Amino acid sequence: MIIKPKGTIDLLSDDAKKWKYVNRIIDELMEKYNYNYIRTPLFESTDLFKRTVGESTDIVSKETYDFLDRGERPMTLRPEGTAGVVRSFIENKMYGDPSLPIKVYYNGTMYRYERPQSGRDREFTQFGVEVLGTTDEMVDAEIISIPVNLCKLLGLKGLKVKINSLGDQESKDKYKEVLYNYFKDKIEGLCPDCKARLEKNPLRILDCKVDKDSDILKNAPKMLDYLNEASLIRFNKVQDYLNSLEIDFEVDSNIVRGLDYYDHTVFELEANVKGFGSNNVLCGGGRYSKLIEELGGPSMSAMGFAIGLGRLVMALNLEEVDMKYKKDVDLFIIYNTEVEKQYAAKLINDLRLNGFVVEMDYLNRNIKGQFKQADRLNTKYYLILSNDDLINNEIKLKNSKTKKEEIVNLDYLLYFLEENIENEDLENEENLY
RNA sequence: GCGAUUAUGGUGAAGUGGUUAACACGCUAGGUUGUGGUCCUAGUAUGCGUGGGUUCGAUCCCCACUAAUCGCCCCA
Repeated sequence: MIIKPKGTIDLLSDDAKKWKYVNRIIDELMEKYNYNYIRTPLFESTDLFKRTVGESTDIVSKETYDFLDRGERPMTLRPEGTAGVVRSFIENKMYGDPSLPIKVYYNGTMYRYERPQSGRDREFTQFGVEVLGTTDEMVDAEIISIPVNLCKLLGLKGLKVKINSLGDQESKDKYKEVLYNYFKDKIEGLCPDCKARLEKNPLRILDCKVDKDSDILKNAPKMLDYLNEASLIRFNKVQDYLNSLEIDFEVDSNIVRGLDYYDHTVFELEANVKGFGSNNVLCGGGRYSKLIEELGGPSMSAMGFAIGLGRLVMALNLEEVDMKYKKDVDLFIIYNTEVEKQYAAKLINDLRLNGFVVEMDYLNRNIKGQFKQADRLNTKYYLILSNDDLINNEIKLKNSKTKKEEIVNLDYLLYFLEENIENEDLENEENLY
């Protein structure tokens, strides 16, 4: 038997319906925000990701799916969405669009060659947005509001929004130096991983899980104290806008994103959900002011975020949020003879074109089996064909809940169904998806 | 890359060094029910992840492999 590759999933049955529902909410929300859907390639030149990731190089070589195409060109399955969007922004000269900023959203699969664990697969889906071509603080706030509002619409509670500012290049460099010097002589008190991080990426010591309660970390110099004036003013403005948007947030100076290209605002959304694995960060994002230029575009700033749909749906499931999807079928046509089956074929087509969800048996089950199957599918009405009725231009309907049977004249069938089924749907609209 | 745990039928699972591998659900057939849902009867793993080893004998002990789950690292 051939089995699926490690770290991949088959999205099936009810889970698939839940994802469809979440995706629909995403699309609707992005319409309101007036962000455009963008789809970039699933694979890009390896160079693109090498450059965006920057200094922390070993990430790329170790954790991406790399391959040579038949022309021996190095290619990489995208590990994230930002790089492709920025590449597209430059390649399509969107920076010249008079209606800047460019506001786009993507929703697609990403690939990282990692050891799978709870909330982490090798193939996973991210919904994300990017706003390119403005430094306006309102955009920072607006972008943070998107995942917050998405969760609100979905009914997910227990979220924590954490924000921080890394400041501009000047502030960032200065802070890194201060931090390095601070940790240098205290490194013996930290965990082995942190020792390695000191040289590689001292910022990440700040969100170490092992040492998070140690005094060394608690007394470490804070990024916010090293922001220069312009950066600080900017950060305060972002917070003002967040308050206007009525978003609860917490400034956490330990929020550091892993990559070099971020500056100014960075943020994360944490799920405080019981039963969640150790990977409880639902979404993260931030501003990046140098990346567009580094990839050969003009000097423009942008900001974005991405949210993992797998983790989002996991959180929704744990919180027992009702992801509204259609759980039943309207009608199941029950037949006995071949003549009746022929008629069923005609009828099923008519009914479907008139907007009903209709099923019939395809396994030559006997009547009993057909009823069973209809029940499995949560049928609202059984439509029981019999030659005698058909000759009289009539059809027998049985309500699966009330057990009430009615003989309906065929000419009035649609009218009857609209009365009885569509009204029911209107009463509980959550049944729609 | 490192570590822990697990691996029995369509599903959830119990179990033992030795003739027929519990139980439940599901499924199939038949009976009852005015045509299903209730109820009754029967059937439903020659097999316990794969390959070796120990043993008179292994699903149960040992080793390797594979896979799953969770954690570390990393987290774009």
